[in-house]
Amino acid sequence: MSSKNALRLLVLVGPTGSGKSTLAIRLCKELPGEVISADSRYLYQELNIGTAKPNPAELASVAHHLINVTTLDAPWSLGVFQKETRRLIEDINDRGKLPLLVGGTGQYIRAILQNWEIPAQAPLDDLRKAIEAWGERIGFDALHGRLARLDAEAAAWIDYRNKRRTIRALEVIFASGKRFTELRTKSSSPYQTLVLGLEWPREQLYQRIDARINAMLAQGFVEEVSALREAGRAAQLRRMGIIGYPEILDYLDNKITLDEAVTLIRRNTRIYVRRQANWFKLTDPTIHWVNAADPAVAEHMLDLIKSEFPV
RNA sequence: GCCGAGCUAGCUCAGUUGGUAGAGCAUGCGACUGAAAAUCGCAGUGUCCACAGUUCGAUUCUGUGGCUCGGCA
Repeated sequence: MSSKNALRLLVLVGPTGSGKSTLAIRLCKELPGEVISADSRYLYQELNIGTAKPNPAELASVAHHLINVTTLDAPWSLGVFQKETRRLIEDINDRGKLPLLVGGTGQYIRAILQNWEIPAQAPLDDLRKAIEAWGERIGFDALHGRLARLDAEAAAWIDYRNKRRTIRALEVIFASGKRFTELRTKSSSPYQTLVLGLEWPREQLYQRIDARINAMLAQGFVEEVSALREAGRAAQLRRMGIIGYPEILDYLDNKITLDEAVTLIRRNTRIYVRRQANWFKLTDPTIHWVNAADPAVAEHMLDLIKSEFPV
């Protein structure tokens, strides 16, 4: 907790399918507050049903930020998100409302809460490709060895088998002329924060997710992917690895059946849930976990918010 | 009833020329500083169907029984 006149920031975390979006709208109506989405897939106008993005009526019911703000042709990334979110937190506070940062993208939320300063090097596609080609030539463990010589600290915590992160570290070093590790810091949050978590037993969450996938299909998920495929977006969707879209594309390409696609989507979503849990742990003392199955979950959260942020 | 195949991890199966076993999936855990729904790593679990025989030793060989799946009646 920061000083009394620090900017206020309310955060709502929880795994995919936990009901964050709906709850966020409810909370914002009462506070009043405005939603800042921390979901790396809600950013894109083209993605709707398959990402479980709130529908237009829900989005119109309270102010939402950072949803549908870009297209697949102009992808955002952590740096852009962080810059925009910091600006929004200030702006919403200035207007006398409470910003509610909500989403499942752990890295984005952590970057705000821990006040990360990230290497200010935007992605350079050509350089990335060149480094990757180099790695294919000399072997990726040799590439990692190069990183170790240039920045031993970075090499120590990037697994040698993790090509993508090895390439990113080298990209920053080559483009900036500085070590990757000297360009990154973290510190305590500049905001007065309250972090709420929506907690489900794993088994129940899996059941909710299975039901949600069925609902997506009923809402026309296959048609959404089919339209994107017609528009020539298939390769892009596969490259981004957005759960559900590659599986449905495989179905549309007659590589697998719809049942097989659904099974794969369930599996991949569960794996994602487990990875998400690494960012938001039940043992994290800074997160106030609330039982999501409790019918009064919103009231409990409002009580916590009122005691943290008295009017 | 007869013939054949099978019974090993939660599931599908591999394997042990006889020295008590292993992959994938599932499950759990972890890393993460401009692709993050990405990318990458780690881990556990077994009366090897039952009983008897042979053997120093049987999940493995033999016999009997049980169950499952085919085929033939």
